[in-house]
Formats: sequence, C-alpha cells, structure tokens
Amino acid sequence: MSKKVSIEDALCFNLYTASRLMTQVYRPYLKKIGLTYPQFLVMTLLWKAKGKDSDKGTTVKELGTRLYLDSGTLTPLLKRLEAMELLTRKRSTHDEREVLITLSRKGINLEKKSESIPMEMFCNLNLTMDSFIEIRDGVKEVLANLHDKVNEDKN
Amino acid sequence: MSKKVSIEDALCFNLYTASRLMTQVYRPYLKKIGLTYPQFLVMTLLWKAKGKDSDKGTTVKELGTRLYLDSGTLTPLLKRLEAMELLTRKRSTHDEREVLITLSRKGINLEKKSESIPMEMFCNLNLTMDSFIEIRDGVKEVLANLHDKVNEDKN
DNA sequence: ATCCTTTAAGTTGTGCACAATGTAACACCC
DNA sequence: GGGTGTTACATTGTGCACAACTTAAAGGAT
Repeated sequence: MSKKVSIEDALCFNLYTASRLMTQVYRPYLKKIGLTYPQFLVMTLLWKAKGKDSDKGTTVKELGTRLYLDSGTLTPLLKRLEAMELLTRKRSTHDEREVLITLSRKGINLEKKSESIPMEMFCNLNLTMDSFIEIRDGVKEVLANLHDKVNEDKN
Repeated sequence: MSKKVSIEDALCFNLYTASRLMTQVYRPYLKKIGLTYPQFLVMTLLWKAKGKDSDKGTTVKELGTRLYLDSGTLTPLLKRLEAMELLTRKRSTHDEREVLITLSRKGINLEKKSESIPMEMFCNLNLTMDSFIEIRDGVKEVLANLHDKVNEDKN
C-alpha cells in the first residue's frame, strides 16, 4: 500500500505558496512605484516593446499570450493603468477588433524607477546564481509541460 | 552594461504562471468532486487530521499556518465549505477565540473520491520521478528562503 | 453579396488573496 | 484584580483569475 503524500511535498502546493510569497516579497518594492505584481508584468512587457520595430502599440491579445492571461483579467487591469495615466488604450484602425496599448510619457518614465527591483529581489532569494538558474529552468520545464497539456485538452 | 533579463526568464514570473497553469490542469479533476484548488488544500489537511491524536477539530489558525493563509481568506472559504455541508465550524469552549473545524460525514466520504487525483496530476506533469523530486525540492528551497525573508521583515 | 466561422475584446459573476481594521477573549504583570 | 498587551477570528474593500457569455469585426467559402 502506497503511503499518501503529504500536501507539503506536493509540487502544486509548493508552486502555489512560493508564488504567493514571492508576490508578498515584491510588494514593498512595487508599492514604491505604485504597481501591483500583475501590473508590473504588463508594464515590463510594454517597456520592452517600446523602442521596438515601428512600435504602434501592443495588442491586448499579445499581452495575454505572453502572460497567459485573458481579456477578462487584462481589460480591467489595463483600465486601471490607464486611469493612472501610465498608458492609453485605442482601437486599431487597421483591425477594429484590436485594442492597441501605448505607454504615456509617465509610463515610460516609470521604467527608470523600476530598474533596481530585479536585483533587489534576487538578493532576497538568497540563492547562488547557479541554483537560481537550475530551479528556474526546472519551473520553466513544468510550465512548458503544463502548457502543452492545457493546449492538447483544448482540442 | 548588464543586459536586462526578459520577463520569461524571471523566476517570479515562472512560478506565478506555473502555479496558475497547475490550478487550471487540476480544475477538471476537482470539479468532479465540487472543490476549488484552495478548498481542496483545506480538505486535504482535514482528511489528514481526522483520525489523529484525539481529533477535536482543527483551528483556523492551524490551517492558516500550514497553508500560509490568513483568516481573511480562510473564513469565507470555510463558510462555503460549511454551506456545502462538508464541515462544521464551532467556537472552542476551552478557548473562545478559537474556531474548531470538523469534517462532516459527507466531508469524510469525499476523501475516497479524491484519492486518484494526485496520481492523475503527476501523469499530466510528464516528468520522471527523479526530475519531479529535484524540481519540487528546488521550489521548496525558494519557498523556505522567502518565508525566512517575510518573517525577518516582520520584525 | 451572403452565410458561416473565427477572432478580439468586453462584461458578469464567483472565488480567492491580502491589507487594514474591528472585536472579543485570553495572558500577563504589577 | 485591573490595566495592558497579545491573540484568534471576522469584516471590509481592492485587485486579480477565470468561466461563461456577449458584441462586433474580420475572414473565408460558395
């Protein structure tokens, strides 16, 4: 008879809890720039897109694909960022189904204030670079397998 | 000049996304027994406590400590499980600040229907047992470090 | 052109998470 | 034993996540 695995040894539980604690440790740093963690993820993608090939704005669809989020989550989140005047939302004239997200001056300027955060967070993790990479790649593999699984179930 | 790390390579993002996808893959299995993932975690702890040393019920505090959740999350969640008649909530007579959670017959019976879930989930991960353990222990280490960090900040 | 399907975004409703605050019971200390 | 601080739980308000559905535009195919 196989002994039952305790919840503390389940991968799902450790991912779930580590993710939440990670967000908690991020919170004070993000508070300084007035963002939540999901908002920070969106802004990070927009900072990267800015200065890219003929940047006419990023679609909601593109943000959703990269962050694995749907419009039900993104639309209200983007509206809040718009209310903070960090970005604008505008229907594409080329394809009126799309909404294009563009950083405002204020949104662009926020990037500088966020630059120290990744390094500060890495220090909080108390890991060597080697184990950081090893653990991250492990989680990445799980993410990839789960993503495959979700996609194959959709068909 | 250090190149900026893309969000897809950040540990936080991979934990956040892997955790959410894990819950998505769990969802159809949990739907069969009528639970959400956090509810399943609570029930799992209660199933384990049952049959323990003189089980007079588990306190909300104890559930919160094990799951890293506070009463703001647990109280409404437990009320929903109570409304489903899976458990009862009763003030302790010994210490009236405490609320004792006890499984109902229906709650106890649900355990059998959940027994196949861990193995089914393991298969969905598409990992060897060795890499499963390696990845899980990596995430566990991150969790432990983050927990230390959160605690030292509280002082 | 007309129908049919697909796609992008928005809306609604439910259930977490969590900060901040409130309330009552217990613990301690002089 | 009365004041003081601590603890356990509940409440309120905000912001995700996500399922289910709606709306409107675009893409075919005939």
